[in-house]
Amino acid sequence: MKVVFFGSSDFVIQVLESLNETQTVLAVITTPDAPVGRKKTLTETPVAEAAKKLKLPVLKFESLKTVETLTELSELQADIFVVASYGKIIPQTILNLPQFGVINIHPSLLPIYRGPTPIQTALRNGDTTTGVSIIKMDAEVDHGPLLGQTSTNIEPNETFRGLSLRLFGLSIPLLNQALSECEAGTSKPTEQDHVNATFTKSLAKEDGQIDWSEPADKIFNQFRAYDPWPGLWTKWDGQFLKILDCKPSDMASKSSPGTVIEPNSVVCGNGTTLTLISVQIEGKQPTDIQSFIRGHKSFVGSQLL
RNA sequence: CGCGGGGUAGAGCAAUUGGCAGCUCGCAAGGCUCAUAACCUUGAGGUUCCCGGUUCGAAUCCGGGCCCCGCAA
Repeated sequence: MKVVFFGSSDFVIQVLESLNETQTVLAVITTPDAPVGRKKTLTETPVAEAAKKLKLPVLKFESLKTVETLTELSELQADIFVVASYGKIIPQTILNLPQFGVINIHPSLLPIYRGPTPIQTALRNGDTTTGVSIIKMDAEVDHGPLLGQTSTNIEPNETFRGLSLRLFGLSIPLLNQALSECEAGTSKPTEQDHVNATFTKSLAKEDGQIDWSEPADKIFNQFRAYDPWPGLWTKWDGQFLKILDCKPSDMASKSSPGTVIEPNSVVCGNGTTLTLISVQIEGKQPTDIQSFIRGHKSFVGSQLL
């Protein structure tokens, strides 16, 4: 089939690569270059780079609602659009374009966790199971009928990045099946159980701040969920301190939450403790916790906010 | 010119008013020990990012440059 792929995040590149082998990919749609870093250098999305390597045409639309965009997409004459972690809401006029419609890969067991952060939310909540769903898109966000779904266990130490890669990997066979069923006309979309739908919110920087009164395993879930961004951070000595790696410890402590105790742990809620592994203070390079303590002798015994 | 922190031994960091460049760890050698990542002794390792200026004297003050990072986006 003639496919147009919509995507932006690096963990959906594998989906694009697979499509390129099994279908005819006419074009790749990704979000526009965004300024990145202190120098505000315009940077392409990872998907744009990958598409170039595959020698596929790349289109970047500021808005999907303009007549020009609609015309360009229409002229591609695609049979179907495939959307995975694209980053913009797709209006109904575009959903109407391809004869087989638009299908979306959503990394959750829909109708659970609709919205922008299903993977982070599952990890943050400490879920032990999740999955990936393929739906035929309709006007409402993550609302369309299911074309396929598979579930998987979440490993206790799995982080956002690892789980993202894994879920989109699992989606590839589902996607191939959905595409061939669409083509053969044997597709049997099943309506979602809308009554039980739940929604996720987009994240903010503040979501990464640690509340030390939470138990250590909850904070560890927060770490796993928000791994690259917004990350896990706290305040020490008036400065931001990023927690780059940590793990719950089986030590108990009666000190107040946020206290740094020997040799390298922090007291959390209910007397639980979290062992720090590597950190980064504002303005400095990432360092392992032993080095950090060597250089900041007042760290142990101090209070994190 | 968006805001801000920083560059000192292999690593992480100190150095008061401008006055012998230090601490913890690591490394090397030796010792102690049944033994050890423990302990004791000794040692090596520096163009204090680069260039220029002020000064009797600069890691420190001034000017210029390069590089790293946090925020923001």
